[in-house]
Amino acid sequence: MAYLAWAQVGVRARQARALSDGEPAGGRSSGGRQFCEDPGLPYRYERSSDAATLAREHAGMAAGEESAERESVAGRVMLVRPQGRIAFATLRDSSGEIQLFAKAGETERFDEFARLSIGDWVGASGRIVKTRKGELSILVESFEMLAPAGRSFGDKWRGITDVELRYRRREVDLWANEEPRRVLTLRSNVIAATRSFLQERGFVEVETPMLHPIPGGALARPFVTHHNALDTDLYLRVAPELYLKRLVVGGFERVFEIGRVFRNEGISPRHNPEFTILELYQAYADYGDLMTLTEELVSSLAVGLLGTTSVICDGRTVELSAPWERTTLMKLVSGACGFEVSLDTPRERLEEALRNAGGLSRASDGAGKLILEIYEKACESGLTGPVIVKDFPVEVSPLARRHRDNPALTERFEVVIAGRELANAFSELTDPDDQRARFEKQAAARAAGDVEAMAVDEDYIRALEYGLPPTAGLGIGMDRLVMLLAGAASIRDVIAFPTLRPVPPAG
RNA sequence: GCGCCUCUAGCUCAAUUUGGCAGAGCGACGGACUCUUAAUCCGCAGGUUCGGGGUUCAAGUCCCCGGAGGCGCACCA
Repeated sequence: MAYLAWAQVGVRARQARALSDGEPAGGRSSGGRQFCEDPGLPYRYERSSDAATLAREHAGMAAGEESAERESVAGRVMLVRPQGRIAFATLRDSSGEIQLFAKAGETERFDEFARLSIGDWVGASGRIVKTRKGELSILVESFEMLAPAGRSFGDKWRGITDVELRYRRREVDLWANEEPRRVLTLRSNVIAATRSFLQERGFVEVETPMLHPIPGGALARPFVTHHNALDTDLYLRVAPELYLKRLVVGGFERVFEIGRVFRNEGISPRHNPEFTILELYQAYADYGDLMTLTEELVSSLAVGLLGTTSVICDGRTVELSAPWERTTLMKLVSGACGFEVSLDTPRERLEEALRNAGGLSRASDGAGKLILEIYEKACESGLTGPVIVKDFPVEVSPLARRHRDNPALTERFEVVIAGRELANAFSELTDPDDQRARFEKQAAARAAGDVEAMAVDEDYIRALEYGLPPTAGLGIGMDRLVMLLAGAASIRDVIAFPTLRPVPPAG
């Protein structure tokens, strides 16, 4: 009975498709509604195998050979090649592709099979054969329309290539293009492998609030939202850092969180307003321990997921195997300036060096900020790495512990690969009084108009007063890590649905 | 925010250095075809050339304003 209904559905699908992509409500809604109401479409389909399994099991079959084995598969029609009394269709499921081969004499409802369209979801069953040309196929005995495609999927060979359309209609991009499927699958594997890497080392995965009364943990402009029942503004988190360290205070000695953070800043090929960060905290460890951990994590991901530690990023070949080069911020900046730089370097010399690097100083900038700016302008993008850049000024590191050999610096490092910051880590500041002083300095900058500066977080200071053991913390931008491993040029390629400007309402 | 570039049929793209009837392929629709691989062949339909204004006998094309997007810079991860 179902197939009679389908014959009508199919026709409607094609009518809808002709109008489809132009958005106007007419074609879409009339087409779509009828699909939903049609009682002929099945609720489930029982498969016996999938494309990749069948290909593996029948690798040895000879061209023209016909097996008696009967299998059923389901997937999306990628191509149809009707040819009179026979017809071929390429079916894709999540494992791969397999050909459906229909014959008028052997396939029930052959005429309907021959009228399948690109994008239709079908289930089909029949014997496994190899065609005379050697293509593994299912000689279809019966098939079912699972869902007709009511909209065009673009050019059958090229799909859609318009960059904006690819991100706006990611379902079409994923359907039509191999690369986004590969990249998003790799992303899933990177996240999963990172979890198991950390769990094997005794880290406990936790979840901390995304709605913060005070945004903290990073220098960034937050999104503001409002809770009605509490009648209070809340901020989408810019980092989970402070809550994670409070868990360490509470006795979780090794914790991590992989989650979304939100920063109300510009959008670029390397920045999305929401992105996924890994943060981990390890008690009784210092930043040197995390240098090793970071090297191991990144190189083991590369080996496990790519089979190599050599990746190409931005046209640069990067060797990810440990150990990585280690240097200090002061050494890099001194090299760029051509003279020895320290926090005692006269301000005029630093300002001049920053100007030479193409940056502008602000009156509120101290020596530490100026040195960091010089580094970012003159050094960072030229570092192929991986390189561990150590020992940042206190002024630009409000949550990091002072360096054991120089209290004007902190025990903080960043990892730079292919000119981009991948990770940021430090020995955590444990002294509540120092933390309060640093917060107050931030708050002063905030009052002076720095929208990225932190506010004083009393809850966090109180937590430190209960006692934070010596602890080291690490943050890694997972999107950037996936970009590195996938060789992706844009962060949008590694995010399923990147932030786009909403389409203005029609009319 | 600034600079450069892009926008034509559902999709991918043409439309002469120097303005002259808006076209093709794919897809859709109708038909032929028993081993195809982006099948092939015949036929048919499909357009606010991103929007608005201007110059001109005539604008997809030239000029101005606006919109959206991409890239670079700036800010950041």
